[in-house]
Amino acid sequence: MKRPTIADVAKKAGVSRSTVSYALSNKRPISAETRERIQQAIDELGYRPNATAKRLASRERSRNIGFVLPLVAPEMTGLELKFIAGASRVINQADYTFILLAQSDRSPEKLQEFAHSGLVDGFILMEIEMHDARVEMLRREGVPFVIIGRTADNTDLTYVDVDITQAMADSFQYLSTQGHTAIAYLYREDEEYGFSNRALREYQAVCDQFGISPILQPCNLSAQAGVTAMNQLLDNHPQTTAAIVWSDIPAVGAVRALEARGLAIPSDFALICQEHSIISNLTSIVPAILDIRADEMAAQAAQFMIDLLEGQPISNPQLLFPPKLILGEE
Amino acid sequence: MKRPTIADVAKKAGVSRSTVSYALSNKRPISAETRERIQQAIDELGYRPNATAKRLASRERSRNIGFVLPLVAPEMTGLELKFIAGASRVINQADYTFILLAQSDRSPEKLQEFAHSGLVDGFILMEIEMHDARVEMLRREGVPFVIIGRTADNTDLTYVDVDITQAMADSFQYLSTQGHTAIAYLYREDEEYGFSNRALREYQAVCDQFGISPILQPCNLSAQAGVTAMNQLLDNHPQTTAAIVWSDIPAVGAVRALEARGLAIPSDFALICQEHSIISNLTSIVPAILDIRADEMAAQAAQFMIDLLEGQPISNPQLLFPPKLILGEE
DNA sequence: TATTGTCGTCGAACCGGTTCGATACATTGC
DNA sequence: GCAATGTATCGAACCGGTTCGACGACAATA
Repeated sequence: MKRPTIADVAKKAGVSRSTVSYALSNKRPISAETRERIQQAIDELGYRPNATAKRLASRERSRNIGFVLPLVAPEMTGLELKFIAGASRVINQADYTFILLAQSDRSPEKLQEFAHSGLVDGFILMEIEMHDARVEMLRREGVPFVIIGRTADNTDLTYVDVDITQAMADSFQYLSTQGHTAIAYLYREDEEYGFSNRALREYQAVCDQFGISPILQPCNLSAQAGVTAMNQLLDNHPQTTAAIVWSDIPAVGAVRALEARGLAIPSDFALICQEHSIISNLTSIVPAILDIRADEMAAQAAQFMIDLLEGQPISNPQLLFPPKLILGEE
Repeated sequence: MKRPTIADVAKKAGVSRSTVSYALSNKRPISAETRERIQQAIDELGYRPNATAKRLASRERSRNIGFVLPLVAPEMTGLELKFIAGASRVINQADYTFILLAQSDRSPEKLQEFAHSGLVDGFILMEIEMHDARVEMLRREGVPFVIIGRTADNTDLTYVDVDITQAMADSFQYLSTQGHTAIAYLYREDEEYGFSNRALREYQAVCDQFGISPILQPCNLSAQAGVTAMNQLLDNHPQTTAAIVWSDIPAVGAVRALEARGLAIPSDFALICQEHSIISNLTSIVPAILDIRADEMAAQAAQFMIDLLEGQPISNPQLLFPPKLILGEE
């Protein structure tokens, strides 16, 4: 009644278990007729090798790479998909398998289970916090992993991340060339989230550098939050003529709030946000876009992961990607 | 140098392997002091049980459920996320693990590998075709699975799907009450895709029923395609005053095309599309929405999967969900 | 003709756990 | 005082494969 094993095949074909094994793995020569009999037995019995036993015996890896994506946003955007696409492309091309571990939180327990389950060989992590329990756990357990983002202490970590310094500098360079002097930042109020933390500091630094006084407006992660934040900003700081929005999701709301006030983009108000094709799909509004090169970053992270697994030396394991500033046409 | 095994722990603690095993699994009583010594040995050696060996020996399942999502759309929408959210919620609550297998195609090979790898116990499939190679493979291999959608032959299949008959009837009921008599359908030209196939037939059936002549306009899966299709529709059938769009992605384009022509929604032109929060996030346009209850459907599919795995009888394994028609306010 | 090599196969050990039956010893009931 | 029961532990078999060493048959080489 149960699944046939290699022993059943061997008995049916009148050979030993090892012969069946060698016939399947081609690691030793097997005569054509024996091979034939074995194949017939396999077909008749409907034999499928037990992959668990195989892995145990041959100590081989799973060739699966886990891509850990906490479902933090109430709406998933194309940005997440770009990361997914970039990583899965490289992983599949290298004959590994891409596995998306979509978790509702950042707790390390589930991850730890996975790490020792043999189901995946390593992890790529996103949405990194300054003090990330998952990173600490993986470090401690000696599991190979790559992070997209950074923590407070990045010693010995392999990561890719946005070059936020460059991003802010480019944005300010562009905006100030356009004559803007009151440039706000719609930021996320979360010290623990690495990106927010660093972006906020970099904004303040670049304000200093350009001799501009910072205009800070907290903004949560939803389209509605974008509306609220933009309205608050315009109420509290009416002199503002430009803003950088920390995420593509609230950017949708920010655009809408500006429209509602009759402010044209970019002539009345300049907006810099992350890649968001939906805005331009639906309206003729084309905000300037800070393309964080999600696809490339994720692809590089995947390559790092593969290099780690295959023991290849990585010359520069902490790689920053300067975003590309794409100006809205017209 | 290699990872310590249970034998190493046993030796260090001066007990037998089985004692260590029982201490860890609590399946037999172990004295407090022995337990103490074992724990100490584990800590000192940094022992972690080998999950592969464990599964082989105890013949237990992985408790992972694979959610197979072909990345067919160039843009992933909130709709996909709703399916993901619904399924993962139920799966995690039942103490299983949700694994997203995001594949670039519908080929069964990779799936077959997974099926026997022990990585997952069963699958939930989306984007089902009328003759779906994956479904046939899983059926043949005797792997537990649930599909979201239907094939041509659904004998013995466990599925959830949209009640398209009801959806079309409701839409027509609403539109005809509003006085519309020229109701177009922007459909997907793909006989193999189950949803398209059935939706097209149902549209024609309901046209018959209401004594309305069908207006059919093919439309691909992208926002730009929605623009093109809507323009073609209005050029070729200027009498049209209402349309149903088969997917939320082209709906974005359809809205834009209507706007560009100065047609107000819904006063000049009524549009029924699937849930798409982004449209209403970004504009004040509120098309009527056919909520297919993606979250509920996926949750039910997950529950079916768990029932199958746990051998629980399923009273109604082929479940249709009538969509909810949500009218735009104002 | 004796030696060496290759091919095809077998048996046994092993991978790292779990689990069953046996056993030694302490405790309890009558 | 002796059988019955319970507690704590051990040894061996097992899960379903892989892999190493050996061995017979036969061909090639010296």
